Order: sequence, then C-alpha cells, then structure tokens
Amino acid sequence: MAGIRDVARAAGVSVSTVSQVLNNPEFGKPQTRQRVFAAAEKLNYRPNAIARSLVRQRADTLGLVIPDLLNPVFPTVADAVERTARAAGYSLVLGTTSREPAAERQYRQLFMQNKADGVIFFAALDESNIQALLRRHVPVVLIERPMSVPGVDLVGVDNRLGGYLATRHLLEQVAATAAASPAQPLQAQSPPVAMIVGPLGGEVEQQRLAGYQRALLEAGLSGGADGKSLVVEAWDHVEEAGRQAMAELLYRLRQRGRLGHTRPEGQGQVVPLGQLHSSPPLAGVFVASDILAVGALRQLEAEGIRVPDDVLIVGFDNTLSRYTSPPLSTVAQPFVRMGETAVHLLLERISDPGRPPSQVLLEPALIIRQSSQPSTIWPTSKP
Amino acid sequence: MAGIRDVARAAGVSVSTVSQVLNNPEFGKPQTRQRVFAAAEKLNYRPNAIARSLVRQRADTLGLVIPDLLNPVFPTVADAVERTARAAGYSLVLGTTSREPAAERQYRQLFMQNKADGVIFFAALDESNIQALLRRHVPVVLIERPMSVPGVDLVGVDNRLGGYLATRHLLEQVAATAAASPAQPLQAQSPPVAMIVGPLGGEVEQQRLAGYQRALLEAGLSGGADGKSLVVEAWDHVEEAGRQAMAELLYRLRQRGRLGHTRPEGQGQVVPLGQLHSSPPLAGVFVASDILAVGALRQLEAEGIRVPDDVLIVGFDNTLSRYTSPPLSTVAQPFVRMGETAVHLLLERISDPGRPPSQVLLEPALIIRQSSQPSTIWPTSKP
DNA sequence: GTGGGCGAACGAATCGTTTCGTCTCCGCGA
DNA sequence: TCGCGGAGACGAAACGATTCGTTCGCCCAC
Repeated sequence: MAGIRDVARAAGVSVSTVSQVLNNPEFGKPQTRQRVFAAAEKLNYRPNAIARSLVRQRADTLGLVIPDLLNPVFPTVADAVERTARAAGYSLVLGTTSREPAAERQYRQLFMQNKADGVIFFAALDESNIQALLRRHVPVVLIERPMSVPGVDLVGVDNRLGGYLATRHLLEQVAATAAASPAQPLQAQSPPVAMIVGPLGGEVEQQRLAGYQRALLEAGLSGGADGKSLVVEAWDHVEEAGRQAMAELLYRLRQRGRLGHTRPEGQGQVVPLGQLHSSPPLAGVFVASDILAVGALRQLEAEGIRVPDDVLIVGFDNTLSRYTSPPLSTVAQPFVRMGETAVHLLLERISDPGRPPSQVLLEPALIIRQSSQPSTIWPTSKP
Repeated sequence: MAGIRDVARAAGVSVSTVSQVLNNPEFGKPQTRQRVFAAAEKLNYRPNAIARSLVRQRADTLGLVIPDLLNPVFPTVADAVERTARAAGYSLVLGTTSREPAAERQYRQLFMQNKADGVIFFAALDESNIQALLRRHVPVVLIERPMSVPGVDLVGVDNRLGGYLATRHLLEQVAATAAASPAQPLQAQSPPVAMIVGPLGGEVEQQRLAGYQRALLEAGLSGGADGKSLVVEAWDHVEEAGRQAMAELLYRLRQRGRLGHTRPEGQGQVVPLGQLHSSPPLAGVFVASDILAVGALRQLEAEGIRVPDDVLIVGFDNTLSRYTSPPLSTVAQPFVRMGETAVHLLLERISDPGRPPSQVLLEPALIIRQSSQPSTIWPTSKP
C-alpha cells in the first residue's frame, strides 16, 4: 500500500511537502502542487486515517449507544444522528446494548480508548459509565436519560406534557360522549382512563405517568390514593410486555366489575362498556409507547374488545402507530430534531469543552387518528 | 492522560514490559505483573486504541453501509450485524446513503483510509465503489446486491422463490374462491393477480418479479405479452410511492373495465370485484415490499376498497406487515441470519483473504395473515 | 555589493503503542 | 570453575502520518 513517503519520492519532494499540499489548498507553488497531485494519483494514494488520528489526537468519529435497533424509536434517532454527524465530517460508531449493563460497560471501555471524540447515549442504563467517560474528558451528550447526571448536556422531550396531552385528549373524548348520552357521574377514585406504561424505574416513564396524573387531577379525578389505581406497568419495552399489561389491566377491571363479559368464543357482540355497568366504565387507555400499544391492541383483539368502539387508545412515540389496526392516536416525539440537536451539542462541547452544559427540552405533539375517535366520525379518506 | 510510559515509570519497568504484561497473560513473573497492574490501575491507564491500531495494522472495526434506517428492513439487519460484530470483538461504523451515490462514495473513501478491516454493503448502489475497495484489499461482503460483482462474498435471499410463493398463494386463494362460487374462466392475458414492485433497476426487484411471472406461467396465465400487464413499478421504497403505485394500478384496471365504481363520496358499499365484471376481475395484489404495501393499503382505504373482502394483498419482508390494518400476509426474510452470515463471511475473509468467495442464498418463508384470506375464515383470536 | 525579507520546501520530532532482537542474570551440569 | 541455556526484562525500531522550526534561494532595496 502506497504511503506518503512513496508519494514524496515519486514527486521528488519531501514528505512534509506532500502532507502540506494535500491538506492545505494554499500551500506550495502551482507547479509543485501539480507534481504532488500527479504522484498521489498515480500511486492511488490514500492517507491512513489511523496515523492521522494518532498525531492529530482526534478520531473524527462520534459514538452512539442505544438499547437496540428493533424498537423503531431508536433507528429513527440514529438515522438523524448519522446524517448530522456525516454532514459535519464525522463518522459514527454505533453500539447497541440490548439493555444489558455488561454491553454498556463494553462500550464505555471502547470509547475510553480514544475511539471517538464524543459519545451520545440514548436511554443510558448506568450513570457510572457516563461519569467514567467524563472523567477521561470524553464529551458526552445524553438523550432522554438518565436525567440525574449533573453538568452534562442533555436533550429530552417533555414527557410530562406528552402524558398530559394524551390523557386530557382521552378525557375530552369521554366528556363529549357523556354529553351525547345521559351521563353517569364520574367518580374520583375510579378514573375513566387507564394507563399502561413501561418499567417505572426510568425517569421518562415516571414523567409520562406524572402527566397522566396531572390531567386526571385537573379533571377532578384522582386515580386512587396513589394516583395509580388503573396504571399497569409493563416489564419491558416489547410488544409482549404490552400485551401482558393489557391482560392484567382487563383482569383488574373485571375484578372491580368495570368490564362485562367478553365475546364468548370470539363470536357475537361485546356490550359497549359505557352502557352496562354501575361503576364508571373504562373509556380509554393511554399506552405510553407505541410498541407497548401494539401488544395491547393484540390482547384487546384476542378478547374481542373493539377499538375505538369499546375502548379508546392513545399511544406514544408516533412510530408504529401509523401502521396499526386501527391507526393509533399518539404523542409524536420530534426524533429528527432530537438527533440533530444531540450532535450539535456534542460538537459544540468538543470544540469548547469548558462551555456550560445545556439541557434542551423539546415539545411533543398530539396526533389524532382513529383509535381515539368514535367510529361514526372516522375520516373516510386519509387517516 | 496517562500513557504507557507513565505506567512503566510508575511500575519501575520498561515500556515494552508493560505492553507485554497487559496483552499477554503468560508474560512476566507474578511479582512484576502485579506491579504493572497496580500502576496501571492507579493511573487509570487505558491503552490508546488508535496507536495500537496503527502498529497492528488493523482497526478492529467493521463497516456497514445501508440506504437508511427508516425502512425497517435495514435496522433489523443492522441490529444483527452489530451484535455479531461485537461478539467477535469488533466495533461497527455505520453509514447510511439515503440512496445517494455521493454519500456512498464518501463512505468508500472513508473505508479506503484504513478505518475498517472490512465492509458490509446492504443494497449497494454503485459497483465501482466495491471494486475500488477490493483493489485496496479491503474485504467486502455484499447483502442482496449488486449481485453482478464477480468474486465477492455475498449473502442474499431467494427473491425469486419469495415472489413465487406469494403469487402462488394468491392464485390458490383465487382458485378456492372460484371453486366455491360459479367460476369464470381465467383468461391468460389478464391475470387475476397484479404486482406492485420497487424500482426495476435493482436485481432484487427483478427477481421478485420473475417469481411472480413464474407462478402465473405455472398456472397457465401469461400476464400479457411481456408478463407485466398488471405490474406497476414504484419509484422508490417509500410509502408514498406504494400509494401512488396502487393508484396507478387501480387506474389501469378501470381503463380495462376490471374495476367498477368505488364507494361514492366514501359512503356505501363497493361491489365485490369478483361478481360484476365481464373481464376476469382482479383478485389479489402482490406488493413486493411491506413498506410499499403500507402505502398501497392507504390508497385502497381512500378509495373504499376493502382488504381482504374486495381484494387480497400479500407483502414482502415481514417488517411492517404485523402492524397494518389488516395484518398483512407477507414473505418473511431471515434478517437475523442475513446479518450474522454477512459478518461471519467477512471475518473469514479477513483472516483468510485468499479463500474462494462464497455466495450464500437463504430461503424466505410465506407468512399468512388476514390480508390474503376471506374474512369469513379470519382467525378470531391470535393473528 | 551586501543584507534583509519572504516564499517555498525540508527535516526531524512526535503521537502511543507493539514487537522483535538483545542483554542480563541465575542455576545447573560437566 | 566454566560454559550453557533459558527466563525475564529491556531498548529501539517500526506504524504513517502532521507540524513546527529551519534552511534555502531569490529578489529587491539600500
């Protein structure tokens, strides 16, 4: 493989001249430049990026660590990160952890070995990994969490607002329906809107929950003593967990007489929840991520409960929600802006390590589709 | 940042001893090893991966270049690639091209600069980029295409078989229906199964088309002079292209009197295609990728044509198909095995550059869901 | 004619490791 | 006592670039 010394020899100049000519458009007189270019061309010379990195003390590479690429949330952000990084002249090394601490540690070690000029973590598991990198002066930007690490750049979404918007929307739909037919008074302890949420160990999940509770409170409902009487926690961010959570929710509701019989043997009609029961019926479920909602819909379908006829559903993320049956209303996250912002913050910190950390909070937006609207007012053309 | 010489000084040994001790579990007597470990620990020493790469002449990094991360096909493979690479001690630099030749060239340049020990291309655009890498002795493995590059490792899916399976399934469904009600003879020039396919510039698309045509032929149907009378080419692998392709298909069918009136103003009932027309009706559409199928479904919905009641649909990929309304029958690609196989082939070639190239062809499998089955026999519980 | 100034090219040090040949020292056998 | 072998540690030469201080040579002005 031709090296820079070969080029120098072929061009009849010194090694340093070749380097200068190739890197600096101003350097050398035209004739010399020409000879160097010709020699480089003839030898098909390509500078060795590794040697360059060694002396320049920069890898021209950014790291991105995410849980996986199967939940569509992450590829969406990764795509934006990659494009933004490339536009800035950086390449991207991508790591996935499958939410296993060992894998995250592995990447922490990797990035502590000068393999990247900075690292973005999306939904990092262990704060100590971030601390370790920062101690070695490796710039880090966090997306979404953990939000407790002090003094580190972070870009997040206002999850509380998102949870609030989703829940309020469901409550409004309930109110509209109640106005149309003779209403039963809502009882404070038994909210008409339930919630399915990912593992509550995460701040994100806690905040979405807080938004849900705020919306209930605002409507004069409490959701039980702890505000969680109809909140079911899914054990992971996978479809199956969402399905199980919905099964658990339905079980709880039956226990309290708030759900009637389901379609026997999958045949016949279910009685709309709003018409039969003495306790206030369940009207809607806020499922705090689209991937959980997919599982939840599966369970509802299996039990013969129809959406939105029997129950309203709102998801979160705006990923899978476009494709479900029926299309899910959801809280859209600004994934592209999240990725871009994370890269920009990282580049700023690389160029100015001393600058004060900034925490950017982006706003989610409610998107209304079929799953939260009575079927009679379904749009007939585009969803 | 503490370097190896600092460790050597602190441990009272030479630089080379430190290196040996740290890399070779056999080296040195226990007492010396202990001193070295202690010093490294105390100084929080981490070897500089870049310097190591320079001397070892390997980056311990693999490259993966894909069109994007938004079409779920690619993240699914990327996830498998990343996990397999990591298990083998490699990190992964990920590049996306957005199907722009300039971006692919950019990555070709990057990987020609020793940034990776080998590169996997999924759906590469330009063969010359691969040739250039091979000339520099950078090992390359191709996934899916281009399949025309001679002498390079490749892992692909039998797309022809996939297209065949999908089409044959649709034809079988037609036959079953025809058997149940008085049948109209099928006319050879006007197949009852249409196809929507991605840009036909790609070998993959050509092969799926070939599978479709083979199935028609086998059933004694020709699909027109060129076998493409009901084949519509989408301009890209995005939803919107699928929607437009379906609109185009419906337009063509109306021209030929093979589609009746649609639900006026989105109200009322469409007449089932099989009952009204003198020309053989359209019974099903094979949409050669799930993402196109999503768009196609959207157009059908907008025109009030129901799936599977009015027309049967089969997709390809098994990505989005689980989430659509109704769930799509589809041809499943073995994405995980594709990713794993690609990495294994690459590692083998890295360790033995001279070994003969291998082309691995994996088999797709038909998955039957609701979109290709008459609604009366829909499963009532799990899809 | 000589010295100053400047543009162009050069040389050598450096980045932080690995690796291989060499040296030292110790123990053992002749 | 001497020689030999081997284990253990060392030193220096890479790896392939960048970068900065220096030299060279030329032109112009004094």
